[in-house]
Amino acid sequence: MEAMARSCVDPLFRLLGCYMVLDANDRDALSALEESPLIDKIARCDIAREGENPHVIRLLVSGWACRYKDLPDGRRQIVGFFLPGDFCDMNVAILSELDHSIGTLSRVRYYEIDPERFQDVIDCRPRLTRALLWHELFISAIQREWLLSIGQRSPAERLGHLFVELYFRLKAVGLTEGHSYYFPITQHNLAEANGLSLVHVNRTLKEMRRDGLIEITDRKLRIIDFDRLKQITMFNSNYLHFNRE
Amino acid sequence: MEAMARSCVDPLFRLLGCYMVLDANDRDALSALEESPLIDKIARCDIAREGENPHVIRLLVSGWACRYKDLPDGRRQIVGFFLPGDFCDMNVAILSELDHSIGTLSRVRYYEIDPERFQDVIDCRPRLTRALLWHELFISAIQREWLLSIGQRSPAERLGHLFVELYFRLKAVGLTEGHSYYFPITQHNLAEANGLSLVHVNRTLKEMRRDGLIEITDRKLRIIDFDRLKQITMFNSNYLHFNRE
DNA sequence: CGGATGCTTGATGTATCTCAAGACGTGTGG
DNA sequence: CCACACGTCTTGAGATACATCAAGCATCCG
Repeated sequence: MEAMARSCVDPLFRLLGCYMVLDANDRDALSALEESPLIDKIARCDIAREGENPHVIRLLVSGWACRYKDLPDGRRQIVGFFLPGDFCDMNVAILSELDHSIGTLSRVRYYEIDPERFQDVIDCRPRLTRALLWHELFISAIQREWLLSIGQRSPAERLGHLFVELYFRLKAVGLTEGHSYYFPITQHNLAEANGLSLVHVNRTLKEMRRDGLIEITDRKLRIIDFDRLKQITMFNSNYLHFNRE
Repeated sequence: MEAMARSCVDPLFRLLGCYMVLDANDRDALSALEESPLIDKIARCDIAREGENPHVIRLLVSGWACRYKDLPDGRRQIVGFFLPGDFCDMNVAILSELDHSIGTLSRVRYYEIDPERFQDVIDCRPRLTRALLWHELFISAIQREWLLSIGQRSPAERLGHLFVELYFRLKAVGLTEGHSYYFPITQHNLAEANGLSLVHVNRTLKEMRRDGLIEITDRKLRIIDFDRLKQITMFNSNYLHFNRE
């Protein structure tokens, strides 16, 4: 376990562990992924563009990335965040073309896994296969919650809800300290993810700061009044489908 | 093929056929689903509520339904439409609890399929398994496009984009006539799906009618200028992942 | 005929966007 | 080491898109 704690697939192992208890064999199988090339990228660059057909499966190890979609006239919407432990494109074998782009938000490191190696790892491991399918459904459920947020929640509720969601996801992979976490993204990114203007995000954050809900300083987000924030944003954690918290 | 055309799994067969060519064996396997109980429901009622753990897999045969999520204070967001040929909850075996509700929009008919029977059908049919996994990814991709729409597109673009999307999906299952299709939902539903107020939907539709883009009469939607509507709404069909159109 | 249901329209207020500019911190080249 | 550019955050002023409230019709159906 100690050795595992320092391993690069640790976030993935922890994340899948929120769904089901994995045994040592599964853990060893996942470790085989670490033989894949480890890529290092700076913030604010594309990993893949819409329309491409990626030939590798990417597993994020550190840093934040995102899925985004853009329109011909430049408008852009972030449709999901990738945090350590997340797969960016597990289904390269099924879909022939990406319907979205993938970009880095901070400096990131990720594995580029050969789909065949990936298949070898999950072959004959129904529990692992099941856990990875869960990961897909997990991402899909988050998308639905975002639709609810953008469609119905007020700007403050939207931002607050996102902060709580990120807290739970980062906690799952062991990247929180109390109710604080590393928060490498800009207000511009928050605007793109929430369908708001940069200016309005700024004002809304100011308001939330004034209300003693959160604090963002030095690339670090601290949720000051966690219970109140959960209540205000009407956060119901069932959509994360963490069987064990 | 003629017999199939009248069969209740025909929409499903056609839909999966947009992803890959299925053979007679696959078709026969799907037909086995027709031994499941066929349920009939009136418009505007719940099929399942958030928090429940459904014990059946539902396959919509006729009519329209939707996934929706609601907030404690009554706000509600439709996060997806179910059209004939769609599965409502293929993953009952993975997730223990629904994170959304399912409701009818028109009168519908659907099969309630026993998960074990379902497993029997796909066991040893890797092509079918693959096509069904594609269906899940298809639904997920639509959710992403909706995020882009609600987050970035203007109300008219949003509605127009939805109309084009529904056209392609209905055409895939053989339910269009020219650029027209049965359209059983209310302006209120359109508002709930697009994060708009009912009044604003009404005005926007009026505008689109005036511009000669669409026409809705008698539960029937007709797209008058299909190419212009596609262009205005910046419709890029790649997210539907229909390999063959 | 009376009650539902859905569509349409007007008046009004406000939330949010856009444009514009300044403050601040950080890294870079002279 | 300073000057400067750049990215990010912050704030103001003004325009407008959109929501809310309120009411009037048309259609359908028991």
